[in-house]
Amino acid sequence: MNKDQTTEDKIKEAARSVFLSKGFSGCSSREIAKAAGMNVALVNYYFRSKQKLFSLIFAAAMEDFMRSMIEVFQQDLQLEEKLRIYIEKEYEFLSQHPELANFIINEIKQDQHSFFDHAEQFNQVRDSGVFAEFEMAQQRGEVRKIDILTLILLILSNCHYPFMAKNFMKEMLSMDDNSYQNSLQEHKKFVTEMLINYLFKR
Amino acid sequence: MNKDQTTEDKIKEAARSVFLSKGFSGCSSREIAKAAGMNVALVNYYFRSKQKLFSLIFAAAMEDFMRSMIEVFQQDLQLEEKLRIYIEKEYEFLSQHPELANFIINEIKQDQHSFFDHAEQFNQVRDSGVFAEFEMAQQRGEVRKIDILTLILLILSNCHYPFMAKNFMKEMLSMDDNSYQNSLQEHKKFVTEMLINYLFKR
DNA sequence: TCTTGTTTTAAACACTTGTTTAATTTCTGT
DNA sequence: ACAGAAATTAAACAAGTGTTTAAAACAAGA
Repeated sequence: MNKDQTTEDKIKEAARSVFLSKGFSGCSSREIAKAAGMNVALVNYYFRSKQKLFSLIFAAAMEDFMRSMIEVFQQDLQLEEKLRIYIEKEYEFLSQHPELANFIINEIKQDQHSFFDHAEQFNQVRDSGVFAEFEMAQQRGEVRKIDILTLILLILSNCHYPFMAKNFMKEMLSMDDNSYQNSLQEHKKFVTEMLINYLFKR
Repeated sequence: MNKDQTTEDKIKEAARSVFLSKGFSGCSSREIAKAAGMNVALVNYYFRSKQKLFSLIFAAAMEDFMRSMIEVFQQDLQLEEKLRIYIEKEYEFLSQHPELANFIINEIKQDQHSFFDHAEQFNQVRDSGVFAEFEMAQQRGEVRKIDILTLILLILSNCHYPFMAKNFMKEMLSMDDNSYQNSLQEHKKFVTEMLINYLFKR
């Protein structure tokens, strides 16, 4: 797109695009080079190896993927408001990066020998204090008593899955891309309502 | 395992195991043959090609994956009861086949040139009449007014995602496999309660 | 036992893989 | 304009890919 971006950036951009849609094992160095309009040798000239390039892309993607969680949870807001804003942000972000959830969750699953370091973002979530905050609200009786895993699962399931299972759902319900995207806006409202109602009993 | 199973079945079994954990592009014919303790040539002797073998495995996996949905929805039960039983069955099944949700949803996503025929199971879901049943219950005011996609998403998100994102969640919350599996039993109860409460307003 | 058909094997095929090499082009400062 | 560095290229490398071949091992009936 941008004419004056460096070769290194062009390769990175192409690699991100190819890796995100096909995964590490689903594509070749030559495919990335071709997508970038470059010679294969340049991929290794700038990034040493396919694996190292992938690690770079994965780390950046992981940061993007966890950003809304971290940002919202660190803010000084009521829990309910945090949840509302998080859902809003997550839908907006994943609408623009629909392949990201699938990519992160799959590559972490495949990462048998733990090439990648996901600890940083996970630590930031834990360090945000949102879990302790949640447990305190539970003790004050403001929030339903469920464990942290269940809480996180209730939230992430409803935010991530609609994007991860897009093609599956589209085929099952014979929908096209447009109407699916539009319906997700409706879906977001119901998810928000359902989660708030359930977690913050009134 | 079974000593008197045929070579063909041994290869099928190994192929299923390897395909499910690594995906089509994540493994080689030789890896499958080795897992089956067979010569590479036998894979193509019995199944013609890696692609054809995969199609076979995928179709069977798809059938397994959709079975609880189809079976429960076809029964003559109240909607609420259908939902309860479906969640119960789905958790039980995915606990025993934790890689299946990921496998199906990913390979459908990657299936750019629609090698596979998923129409049959999807038709069975549609033909079960559960969607019409749901809309009638909506008109009688027994069920919250939401569109079919949102309904299906609310249910499948909460059933599938916990298994798809297992490694992701385990790392985020520093859990081991055992405590994760146990926690899912708790999670199932909350999901059931939340969905019933939300969909069948009382 | 010989024959016929089936099953299994090692080897080869052509092609792709990630990566490296060595030569060539382009850039940069003088 | 020139020299040295950086960027880019085509070509090659060994290893791995899906698939095929042709020979060997096996089974079972005559």
